[in-house]
Amino acid sequence: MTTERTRIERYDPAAIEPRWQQRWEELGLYRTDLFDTTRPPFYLLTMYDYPSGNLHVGHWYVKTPTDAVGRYRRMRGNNVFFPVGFDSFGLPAENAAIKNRIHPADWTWRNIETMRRQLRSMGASFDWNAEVVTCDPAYYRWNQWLFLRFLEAGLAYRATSPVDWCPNDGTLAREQVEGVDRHCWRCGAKVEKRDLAQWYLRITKYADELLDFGGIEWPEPIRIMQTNWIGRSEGAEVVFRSAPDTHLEGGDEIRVFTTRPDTLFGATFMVLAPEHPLVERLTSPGQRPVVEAYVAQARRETEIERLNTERDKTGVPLGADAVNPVNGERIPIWIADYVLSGYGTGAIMAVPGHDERDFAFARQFGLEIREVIRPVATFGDEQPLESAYVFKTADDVLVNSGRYNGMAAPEAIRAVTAGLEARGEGKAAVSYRLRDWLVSRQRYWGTPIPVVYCDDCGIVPLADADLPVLLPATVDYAGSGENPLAHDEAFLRTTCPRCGGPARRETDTMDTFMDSSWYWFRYLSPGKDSEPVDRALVDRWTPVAQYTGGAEHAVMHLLYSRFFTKAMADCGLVGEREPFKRLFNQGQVLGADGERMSKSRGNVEDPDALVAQYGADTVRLFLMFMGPWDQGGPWSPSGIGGVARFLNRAWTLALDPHGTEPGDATAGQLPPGEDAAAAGKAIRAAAHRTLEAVTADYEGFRFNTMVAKLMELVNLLFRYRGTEVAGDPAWDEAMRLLLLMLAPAAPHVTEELWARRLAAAGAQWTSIHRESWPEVDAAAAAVATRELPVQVNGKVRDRVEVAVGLSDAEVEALVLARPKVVAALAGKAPDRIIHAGGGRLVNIVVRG
RNA sequence: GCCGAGGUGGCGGAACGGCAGACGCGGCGGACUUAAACUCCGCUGCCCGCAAGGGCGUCAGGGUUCGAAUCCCUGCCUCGGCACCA
Repeated sequence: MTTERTRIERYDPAAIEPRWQQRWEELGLYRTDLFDTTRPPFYLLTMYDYPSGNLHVGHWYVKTPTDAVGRYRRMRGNNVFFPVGFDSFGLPAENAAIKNRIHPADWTWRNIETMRRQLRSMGASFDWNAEVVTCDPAYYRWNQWLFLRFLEAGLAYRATSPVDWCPNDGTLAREQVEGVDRHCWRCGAKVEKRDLAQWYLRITKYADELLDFGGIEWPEPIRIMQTNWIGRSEGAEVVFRSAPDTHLEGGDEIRVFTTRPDTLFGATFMVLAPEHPLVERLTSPGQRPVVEAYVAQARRETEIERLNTERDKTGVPLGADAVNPVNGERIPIWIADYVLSGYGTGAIMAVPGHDERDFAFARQFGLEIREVIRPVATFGDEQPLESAYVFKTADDVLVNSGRYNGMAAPEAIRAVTAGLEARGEGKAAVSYRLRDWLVSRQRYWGTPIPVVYCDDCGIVPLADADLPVLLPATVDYAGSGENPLAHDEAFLRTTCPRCGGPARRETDTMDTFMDSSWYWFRYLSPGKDSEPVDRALVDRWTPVAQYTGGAEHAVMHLLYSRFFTKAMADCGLVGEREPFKRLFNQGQVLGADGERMSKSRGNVEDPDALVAQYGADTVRLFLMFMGPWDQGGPWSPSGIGGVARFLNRAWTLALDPHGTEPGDATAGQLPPGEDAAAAGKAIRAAAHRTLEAVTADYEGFRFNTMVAKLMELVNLLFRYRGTEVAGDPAWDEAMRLLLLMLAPAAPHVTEELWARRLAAAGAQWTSIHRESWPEVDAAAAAVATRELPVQVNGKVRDRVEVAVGLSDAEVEALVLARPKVVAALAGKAPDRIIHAGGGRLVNIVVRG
């Protein structure tokens, strides 16, 4: 016994997919001709990966919809460039090296090999010719070259300051320290502070420019995060002076930054950070022991303890006073760890009446709290302040502030600043939260920083001709996590490029975020060995038209990349000042437990088994179908069968339009009351309406509804399978559109079915991925009648099938005659009739 | 504490201020099969009702509107970011 369905060839992705992947590769289908000017360029970039050695579901979640976008853009006529590469320097390679006594390079390259294979199984249209691997000297020598340019331009410098120190990763940039508990972004270890001489990049020079997102289309939340991270505050710098005292001559300038110069009369004490350079000088002999003890304690404490806002405020007085420039008052100077050395000037004027932190401190130590700003509404009802009053609207006016009394706060901010400026005691100033980017890392597996230390000449940058500074091939970890370069004499010993005398190499390597800050430029000319970037190609192809990746890099990679582009532009290397024209942040796929996927949690999901069972096309489609792409969510493969069924049904429609299912009682019959002509119309209308909607969904990255609409079309065609219209021109047109619409998302099965169509028609084979995106036939998409919902007082009471294009009066006549409407009106006359949304709905309003 | 994104059936999720729950999973019923799996067809928000039908429904409470999941206000909850930044 055979049934209809067992006769057709089964959809077997395992047989189809590798075959087409190989064919595409042989044909070089996705090799982009960067010099082709006949089509508009479209640079499609997705964040490159760290070669951890295994591709998990998260990688698929980012890459396969991005690939669909690329394929869609190709069909729309763009010359699409979609490269891949590996962000291959970094700590995990070293950890593996220490643990397994294997060279980080071997470990890394082996992983890259595995991941290349896994990436190919996606069937994505990557241009492998452009591959970049950052741990390759052919790449990292240009990190060094760029570093030298930045050094020349004053954008790189070395400085000693307290830095964030992770026991595993060594120093960290500020962006790389996360959470209340101050842990390392990568390994999660608690971070401490150390005083070290380190290399920095001057990102703060671009603070204002980085706040300007003009000309780029980035998601609002990312722009807000970057804006907050940069943290621009406008205010004034005010000069206080130390007051003469028995131990002090007085007159030392103590500069403070404040956003509230209008509260200057309320400054009743000053606070310096414990690290402030004037602490030593200002401290009175009597206070010296307690001050020194406090400074030592602050130094010892971790940042976690210092930054804990729940904790009671601590601090000690220096035993010296300062003079308030506006009123000549002497106010005591304290040190306290709530004042940070790294922000503003590292010193504040404390206005306890109008700053919550100063208020808490004043309460703690019994210092004077003076009210200098008061809402107009409370005049005549003066109460002592219960908490700091921080507002500064036009209804908040100055009191106890000499000649500024009665002035509104916003105006007073300007007036007080102008007054200070006139007397040389201050000026308008801007302060930023953003710090310069600390790029030194005490690690082996990174780009060596190309400078040497000469006893005679000091810090000497290498000449371009001396690049690259190669990592030594042998690496001895000596069983510890310490930087092996620091005790590798063969590496260390060198000669000074300036005087020829003995010198020692810098042993710090660069933060791996340096690598990822310009890699997309290198994709355009990965083999070029005379320059880091090919200016002509960069000018034609950048900024990147569309970038995709996770939002977790909002203030790291995505900010550094913007900085690098601007810095490179200022060095004359590139023309554009923004790297990525459009950015889309897809959501994160979490483990089944709802937590972030990680090896340590053991909740990492590999798609391999699913790919083996269902094929890459089904996995791709399922990931797109799960939900909105920017949402992500916990991983659950429970719905994948539905997507697999959908592709199977499409397969069946394509190969066996005339077949029927024995289990279907109505199989082979047109819907009741429909003839062949009507059925053909309905099929064409559905196909073209689907095309219209699917096109909009691809444009808007709404892949979940895109898939849903294709499912609807397949469901509809399935109802006509085996009927007299199956296989006729309308049906065939719908099938053609279906395959074209599905091609970007499910490239293998559509290629297979397309090839069979062409073969059946006796036509020569061409790839479906070289086809153009079809045009909507508006006439075909139009429908003659529609179901009109009828509301009475906003509640749906009836639905009427009406011809499209009736006048309002005709619709009203029709609708008011309906028994259900009559019943709902209960004899009352309509008060108003609203025809909403161009005839989409009627609402009859009755009163009483 | 501040900033951002959310809260819709048993589940993932649809819905230009206009038919809430598209599409899929799961569930129920049926067909096909010796049987099962596969496949196909139908039903499936909750409550009342034999039915026709009716009522209630988008975190909670208010408001705007002929009409609110959608806009506004208040509150609660979840997730992400920042966190003594003067």
